[in-house]
Amino acid sequence: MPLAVARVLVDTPLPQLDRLFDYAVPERLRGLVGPGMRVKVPLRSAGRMTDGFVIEVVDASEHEGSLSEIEDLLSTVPVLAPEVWRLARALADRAGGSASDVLRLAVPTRQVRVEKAWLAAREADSDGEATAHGDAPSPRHAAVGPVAGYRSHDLAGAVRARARLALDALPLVVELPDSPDAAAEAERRWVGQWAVTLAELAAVALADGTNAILAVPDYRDQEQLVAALEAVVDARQILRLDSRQSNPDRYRALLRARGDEPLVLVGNRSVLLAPSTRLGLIAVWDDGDPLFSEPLSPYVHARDTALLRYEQQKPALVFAGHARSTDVQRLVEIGWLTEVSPDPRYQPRVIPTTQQGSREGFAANARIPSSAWTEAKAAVEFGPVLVQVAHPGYAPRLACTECGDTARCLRCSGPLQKKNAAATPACAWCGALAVGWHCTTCENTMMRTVGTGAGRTADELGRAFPGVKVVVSDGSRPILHVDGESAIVVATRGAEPIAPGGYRAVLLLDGERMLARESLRVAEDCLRWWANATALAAHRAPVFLVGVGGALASALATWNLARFAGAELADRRHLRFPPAIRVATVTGKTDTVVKALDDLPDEIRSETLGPVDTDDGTVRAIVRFDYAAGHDVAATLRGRVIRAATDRRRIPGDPRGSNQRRAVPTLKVRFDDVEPFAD
DNA sequence: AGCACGCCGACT
DNA sequence: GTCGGCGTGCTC
Repeated sequence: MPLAVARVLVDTPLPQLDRLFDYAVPERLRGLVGPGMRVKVPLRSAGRMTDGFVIEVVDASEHEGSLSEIEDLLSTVPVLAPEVWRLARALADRAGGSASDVLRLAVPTRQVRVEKAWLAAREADSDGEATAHGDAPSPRHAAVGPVAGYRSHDLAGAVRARARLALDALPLVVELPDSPDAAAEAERRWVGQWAVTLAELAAVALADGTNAILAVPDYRDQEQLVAALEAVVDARQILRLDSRQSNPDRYRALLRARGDEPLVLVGNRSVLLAPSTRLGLIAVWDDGDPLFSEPLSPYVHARDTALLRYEQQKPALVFAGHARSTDVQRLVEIGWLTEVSPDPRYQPRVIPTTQQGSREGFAANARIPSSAWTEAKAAVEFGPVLVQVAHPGYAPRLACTECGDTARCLRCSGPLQKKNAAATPACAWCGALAVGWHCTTCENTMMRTVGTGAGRTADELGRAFPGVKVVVSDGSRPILHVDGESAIVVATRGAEPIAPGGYRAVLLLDGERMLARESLRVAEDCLRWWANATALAAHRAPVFLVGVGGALASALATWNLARFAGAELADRRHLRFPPAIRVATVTGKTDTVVKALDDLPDEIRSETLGPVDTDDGTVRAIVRFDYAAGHDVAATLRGRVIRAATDRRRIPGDPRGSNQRRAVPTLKVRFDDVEPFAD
């Protein structure tokens, strides 16, 4: 019987079910069921139903036994595009995880109303096409010109030639041309030059009749990028796909992305999983941002998603940023990515000021060197001055005045915090006000603030600059834009607003404190935060890097961020830390973990770290391996995960015996997890 | 997961 | 002889 068998991926996280199952297509669904559609199928015994995706429809099954029938077809809309399925399979294989986990991120659940509206519109559209079609998206750009800021490079040509680039962004802000349909207030027209660059690259791909996928870390970046895109392409060709959208919006966007018209897909890490058949460009902005690491299984970093998708669809691939991640640097060094820097070169005016022992020469509050103070004071006369700080809130910590221990909530032991100087301290976890507080260590009843948060910095600067407006922007209450008026803008790293024309001066405070965090990537992260803030300064405006010296300071001052990434990568290579190599953590009961490790080839087995005890009674080992071995390591460990999930024995010697099965997470494998290197 | 199949001890 | 305990294995 022709096309009577559907091959289905069932929607379950169970590793042993992560393959295709054959089902008979019943008479009533014959000819309707197609690849990419959601179906309901019985699994194991009739009556138990699971959702799944039809991957292909074939004439006959290779399966020995008899086939169950598809129970139901949820919709005739093929929501899983073939290229997304291929990508999901490859991502799961690389990360030792299940394809259905990836699909859960990639395919939003069905929205009947959205779907009906879309089907109706498509119907109307195809009718219209037969007669006349006066509403075709007209590219706003008559001709795609050269990409601004890269004089000697043919970036447009590179996109058409599907090149792979590590693109250094020009660290300046620019004003977008007045756009008639974007009724935006004036401030919104100022964006980072990087956004314009990416928008121009996307316009090249569109003009070529292909799609572009642009991935940004967060919403604030997305706003800038969309604004920049609106200036160079038809607004109808811009499609937002991000995790902040409601499910109907995501579903609507998915359906549009499955259409034929060329689009620019813009969004956070999830946009890299969007359907796009004719893909001409993938661009990732600021790939070092931790928001690109996916917190859900199988934990694939957006950078790796982009790389894998490149392998499958061969679009142009661009990693753009101010600072360079060690990961991209690695790809440059092996010759896989081509470096492109702005031409003419622009070097921001970064002035490192190290606090050398004595406080002499420093302003009253001792946090700001007098040279920076003087310049900031002068600059604020002409417009906004940016002050970057490490911590939000008033003070990062409150402590007992006697013993110095952290002041904790008497109810839940959470850390206490203060909203402003006068506020009663409250618990950061349960919110309880700390009235009648006493120290749990020494019974003392007084506490003091330790350190300085954005709010306190704002208070201090407000007193130091009487009459100047002070604006605070942090992660919980971010401000996207400020106006061009004189103001002190205090922002936590990553939450800096954009100022028209750029800030007249930038002060990067708390550098020492940012560097004090113990993590493999501190230096890289700090440099990225500083570089991104530096890029918000006006042309040649002073940027003071306070309290930081050495290689980091000179990297920023000379704007030689790639060289720093190279040195950092050399260190990691020496220590055999990622991203010079890859890692995978293997967690579970001791014997399961040991068995899994024993499956690995000797040269990899001998390089594993641990296993060591974790706090929940399991053990964890860290497997280290070269990129070339990744495929084999993933296959081996995945095999063990399946084995561990399949053979289920009682916990030996468990007194509670009876129905108690062994502890649920038998063996967990997580690739490219940097968390164990956090300290 | 969740359920059927199957291989050993107390029962009619 | 066979009812049902739970350990084992499979899911088209």
